[in-house]
Amino acid sequence: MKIATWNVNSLKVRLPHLLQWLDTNPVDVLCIQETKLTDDKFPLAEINAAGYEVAFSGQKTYNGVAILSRLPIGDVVRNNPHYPDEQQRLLAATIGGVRFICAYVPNGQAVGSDKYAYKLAWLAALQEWVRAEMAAHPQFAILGDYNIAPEDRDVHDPAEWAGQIHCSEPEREALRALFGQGLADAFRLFEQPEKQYSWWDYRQMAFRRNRGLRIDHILLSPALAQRCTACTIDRETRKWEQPSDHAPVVATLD
DNA sequence: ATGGCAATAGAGTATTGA
Repeated sequence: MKIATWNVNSLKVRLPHLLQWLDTNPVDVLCIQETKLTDDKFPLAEINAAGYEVAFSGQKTYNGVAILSRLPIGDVVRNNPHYPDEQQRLLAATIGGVRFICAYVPNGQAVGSDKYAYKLAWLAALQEWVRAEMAAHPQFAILGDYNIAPEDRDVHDPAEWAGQIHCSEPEREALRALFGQGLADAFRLFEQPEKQYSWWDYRQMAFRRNRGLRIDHILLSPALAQRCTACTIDRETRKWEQPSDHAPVVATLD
């Protein structure tokens, strides 16, 4: 089973890229974020035609998440039952005996801002939901855009980013709290090349200079981590015309 | 220190992202 996560930054704009990527990367499950589409505008027919079932939860302009699957999708839950939220950032589903959560963690904008407080409160509530879901489903994975670089080695210039949004200690602590529940960062289960990132700013030729952050993650429960044989970031999509600023992250499970 | 690029909403420019 291959599973993946990708922040597409507007599914309306990126649908051709999504279909092209799935054509050459026919993963079994793909979690996408920032669809930015209300549900009535979701391109259901096109995705079904590509061989995927899909669950989605969207809104106008911002946020929006979806789970695409080649296998039947069951027990879909929108949002965190422990945290009422108008923003559509979370979607859970059971596929092939695995419980999945697709997550779009708030950006946080700037340390100390209202949006930063929302990010930390949202993450604290997520931890409670994850605890419950993991207890009920030993085969558990949470994939998405976390908007947090776990360590300095996940940052192109740690000095420039020190204490900044995506790298601040409270954010990293929130991520470590998830690791503390037994979740493993699939990417770090394996030997990896240095300077591997999943997001690059559109400005200042950041991609060509590899000035990026690794903020998109696949976290696996112990039972799933045991099944994981590879995890990679696919930089190719970022070279395409009019790309998303994020790259897909892919994990292989036995 | 600020904006730089992109997407959206909506008709010039503001907001948000990361």
